[in-house]
Amino acid sequence: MNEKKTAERGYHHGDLRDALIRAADDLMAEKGLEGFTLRETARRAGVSPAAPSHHFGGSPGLLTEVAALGYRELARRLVAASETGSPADRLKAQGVAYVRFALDFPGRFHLMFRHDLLVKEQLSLEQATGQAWDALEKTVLAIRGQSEGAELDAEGEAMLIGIWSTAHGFAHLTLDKKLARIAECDSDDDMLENLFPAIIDTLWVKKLG
Amino acid sequence: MNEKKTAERGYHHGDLRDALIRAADDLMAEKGLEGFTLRETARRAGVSPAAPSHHFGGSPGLLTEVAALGYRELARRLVAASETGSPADRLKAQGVAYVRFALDFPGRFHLMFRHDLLVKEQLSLEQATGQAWDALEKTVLAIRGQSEGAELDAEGEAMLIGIWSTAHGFAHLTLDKKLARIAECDSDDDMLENLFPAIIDTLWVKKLG
DNA sequence: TGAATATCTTTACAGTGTAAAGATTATGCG
DNA sequence: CGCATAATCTTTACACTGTAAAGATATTCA
Repeated sequence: MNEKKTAERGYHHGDLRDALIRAADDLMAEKGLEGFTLRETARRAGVSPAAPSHHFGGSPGLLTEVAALGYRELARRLVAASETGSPADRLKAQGVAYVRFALDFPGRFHLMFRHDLLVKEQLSLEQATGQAWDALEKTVLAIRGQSEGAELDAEGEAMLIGIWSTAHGFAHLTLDKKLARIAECDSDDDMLENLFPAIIDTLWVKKLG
Repeated sequence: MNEKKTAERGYHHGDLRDALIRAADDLMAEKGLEGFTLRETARRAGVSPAAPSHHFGGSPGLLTEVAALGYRELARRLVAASETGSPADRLKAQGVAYVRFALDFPGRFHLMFRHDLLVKEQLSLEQATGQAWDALEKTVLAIRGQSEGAELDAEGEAMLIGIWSTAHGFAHLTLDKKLARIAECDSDDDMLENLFPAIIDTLWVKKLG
């Protein structure tokens, strides 16, 4: 986990930029987004508190790279979820994958939507978010019978934002334990496996299939 | 805005507890949730940094009261939104009211779903959240044709959590400016007035009405 | 080789939340 | 009423935080 200290590794780290991103990501995986501090991240990388600023300009710069990492992983899962089945089935699978991602990586997920902590102009973030949304858009285009490069029509737009909002809200509410009061699910996994698909069915699939 | 300082008001404040809640709420309305600090809140109330702890035990205790205040306002709006129309119309109106609340009070809204900042056992919070969810549940019971005191059936449960998740996700994504890339709306208000109802229609009303 | 540059450290500063102990006022009881 | 007790607020202090500025060290390239 911990990197070598200055004494054992010499003055220059060699791979500090990536090491800091990994350390920050690990830290958030352990203690959640609110457990993150720049100094602790530096400590774990075996480096002084001011070192990260040279590579990222400051805390938001580093966090943005971690968020980009999260969007890339999310995009990967969204693409994987849309490989089989009818367009409607694929959209449903992407919704499940979205929530699954949030439950697997709560720290990353929360970070990815905290625009007060991120530098939205940072290229890596723009590209990574683009990958994720493109994966959703592609599926909706298929449902609408539009060609791949086309602009979504109005109904498709509502569809995309609808599924996204539903999955996003469900993920947030589950992580915040707000649904326990209503649904009698044992675990978060249970909510994802059973409750969420039921909601999607009630909302979408009956209309589409 | 600022309260009297110690010299002009004497040693005891007289109404410090409420004054601190108001100051914290004001501060968040101005600078957002991340602009809140306990010390600044104390400063605005004209009181020492350690004074709040006596009334609220600490920062989370105070924030919990602000969140409860938010839930009461939300409940008020949800009830008001469900006063006219068919059950399906009322649920839609409640969804719009939910998002409207989030756009009107971003600071409160974000706080209300940050369980890491709140003391969920605090009575005022439990009661206030109960009021809000009851307002939604009542409408869904009417849609399902169940009596007021009954437990929601499975489909009703999916319905309640569905509308809640969708409104919640839409509110979050709008506040985070994530939808700008897809929808060509001018303002957040535009999104609420036009886009969100269109989504609800696509999702719900066609099925219910 | 030597100068320029990139990288990391040291030091310092203005913030933060809150624990502990002291000062002041209000309250309730004889 | 008078006084002990409790409630309320202040002061002081501490361990944190992010980061700006300046110094130390290694790498790179002409």
